[in-house]
Amino acid sequence: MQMGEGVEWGLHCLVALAWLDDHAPVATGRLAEIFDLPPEYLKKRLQPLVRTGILTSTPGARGGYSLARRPEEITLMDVVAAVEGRDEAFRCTEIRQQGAGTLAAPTEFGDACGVARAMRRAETAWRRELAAQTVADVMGMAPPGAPVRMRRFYQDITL
Amino acid sequence: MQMGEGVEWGLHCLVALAWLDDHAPVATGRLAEIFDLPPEYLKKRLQPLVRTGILTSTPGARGGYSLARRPEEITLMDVVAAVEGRDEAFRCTEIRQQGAGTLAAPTEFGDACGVARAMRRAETAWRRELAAQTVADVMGMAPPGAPVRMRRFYQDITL
DNA sequence: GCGCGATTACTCGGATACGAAATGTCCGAGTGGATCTGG
DNA sequence: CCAGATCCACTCGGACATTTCGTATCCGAGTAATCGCGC
Repeated sequence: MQMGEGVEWGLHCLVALAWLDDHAPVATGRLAEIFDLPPEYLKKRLQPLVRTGILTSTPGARGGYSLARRPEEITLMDVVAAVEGRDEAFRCTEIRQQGAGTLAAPTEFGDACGVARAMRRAETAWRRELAAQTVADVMGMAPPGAPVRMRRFYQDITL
Repeated sequence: MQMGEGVEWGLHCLVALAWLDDHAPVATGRLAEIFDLPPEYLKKRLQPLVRTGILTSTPGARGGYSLARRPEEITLMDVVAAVEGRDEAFRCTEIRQQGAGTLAAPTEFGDACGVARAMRRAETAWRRELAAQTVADVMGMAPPGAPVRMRRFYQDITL
């Protein structure tokens, strides 16, 4: 089980956009320079964030991406759901109904099987923790010098 | 982010082995019949459980797999770690040190970055829930008729 | 009838193909500013 | 010198290759029961 790099990239970009909040869109090329990432691929990874309403995209010259809402209102759950999809990591294929299960009364399958329930319970805890943390919280964990350094860096590459 | 089917198969097989606990090994072919799964592929999926000491394999005729320890002592965390690997789903690639981060003092990177800490916190909650549940707990969630039906089915296919 | 050995059938384990999904790249649609022209 | 229209550079969005990982299959090593043979 492996999570794609889109979540890491997306979260860092969201934090960066929040820090250099000059109300002007930031192009993917600039964001890619900030983290030294492949620009075209980063763009592809940010598009899901636009579809789900986390980012706002401005086409045309001087265009780019902006935060669609305040950092305190963007949870990590939102970002993970947007990038990695909404369906659960563990998907129950109901193999209990196969083989030996074909002999059981259908009423036995009224509630979800124990395996799925146990896995879902763990995954719910994961989602709960993700939903409890916002981009603003992540910003608060950064060292104090990081925001100003980011603004300076951005000014340098936009010259 | 998608979890492989090995976890589901492995857990169901562990429960089945615990139910028909006649202290005799069960071959993968029989386990595959119980859940109507591809036998060869199921075998490949159970091998990690042997390597990590959850299952015991008996080679030769009348061989097969047996539980290496009691169901109460097999946590879901053990199974997930064995099948899906031990490394975390979210892997921090330290992109904060790239680009704009190259200008920062190395002392700023003493503790993990906020993104990684936030994701790790959620994943820890997930692992904690997995470690808190055992195969025995999953067995307890099954309908009462399931164990006897499984034993009957196994007797029929071993004739 | 009984003990011993070779044979045989059955099992796990790892090495080998196949397919799907993630990764990475490209071109087209659209927008805003800059430039050029005419008054 | 100024207003307007045109042109151009820059951006996002989705369609198109490439690589990696998960899925599926096969063959070889090893074991235990079975069968046959000799005593």
